Amino acid sequence: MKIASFNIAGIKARMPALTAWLEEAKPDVAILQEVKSVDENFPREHFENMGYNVETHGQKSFNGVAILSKYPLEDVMCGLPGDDSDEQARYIEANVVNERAVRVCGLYLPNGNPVEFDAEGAPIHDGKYGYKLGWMARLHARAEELMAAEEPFLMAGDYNVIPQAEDAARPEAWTKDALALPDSRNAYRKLMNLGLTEAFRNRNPAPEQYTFWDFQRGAWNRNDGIRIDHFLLSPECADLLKDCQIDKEIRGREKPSDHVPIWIELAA
DNA sequence: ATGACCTGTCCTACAGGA
Repeated sequence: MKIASFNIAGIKARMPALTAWLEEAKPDVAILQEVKSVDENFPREHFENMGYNVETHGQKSFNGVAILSKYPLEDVMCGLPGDDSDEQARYIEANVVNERAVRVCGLYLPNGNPVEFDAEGAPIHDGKYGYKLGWMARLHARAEELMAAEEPFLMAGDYNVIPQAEDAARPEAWTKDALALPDSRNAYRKLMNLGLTEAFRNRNPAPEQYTFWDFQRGAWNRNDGIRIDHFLLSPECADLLKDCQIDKEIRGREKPSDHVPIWIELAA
């Protein structure tokens, strides 16, 4: 089973590029972020006609996540637990029911910028950065709950975290950025320390492997990228992992997203 | 000129992204 994650930066603008990629890559499951659409306007029938079941958790203008799946989707949960006042549509879970069920969690983790610093130069855990760190604590709590079931699950999406210096073409440019600050990296590491396997690095130790290139400053042409889209697998899911790759070439096409798809192949 | 952002929305200018 092939499961992909793709931050599409707007479903409406990405229909041609997304459709072409789905037809070529043929993922069984596609986890989408930054749909930027309310559920009523999501072009559900277009994807149903391609053989996908569709679950969306959208909002007006910003954020929004969705799951497309050739297998049935069951027990759908929208929204990350732990804060009833959080209105941003960034999280969706569903069981993908094939020969065995895999719990798929799709996430669009908050960016966290801009970060404010105190007089000593320490980042203040407030505003957007505070929201990011709080969101990551809630994600950790949810992962801990799912781990207790000892069944295959995965958390995939746009984490907005550059895990290590080697995951950026210019690491020095990100040292004061919410994507790479120590607290962001530590929260990501803490999630992994629950026993989750990061699929890409499990399969590919090569440098210069990125999933995002900014639209600005000719980032793509200079390969000035960062690796921020990740798959974290539970132990039971990691046992099924056969492959993990980034569809880099998509970035050079007509009307691309600023992210590219990352996918895993599971023996199930 | 080693380089010039994209999307959605409706106050066609602005917020938000990373």
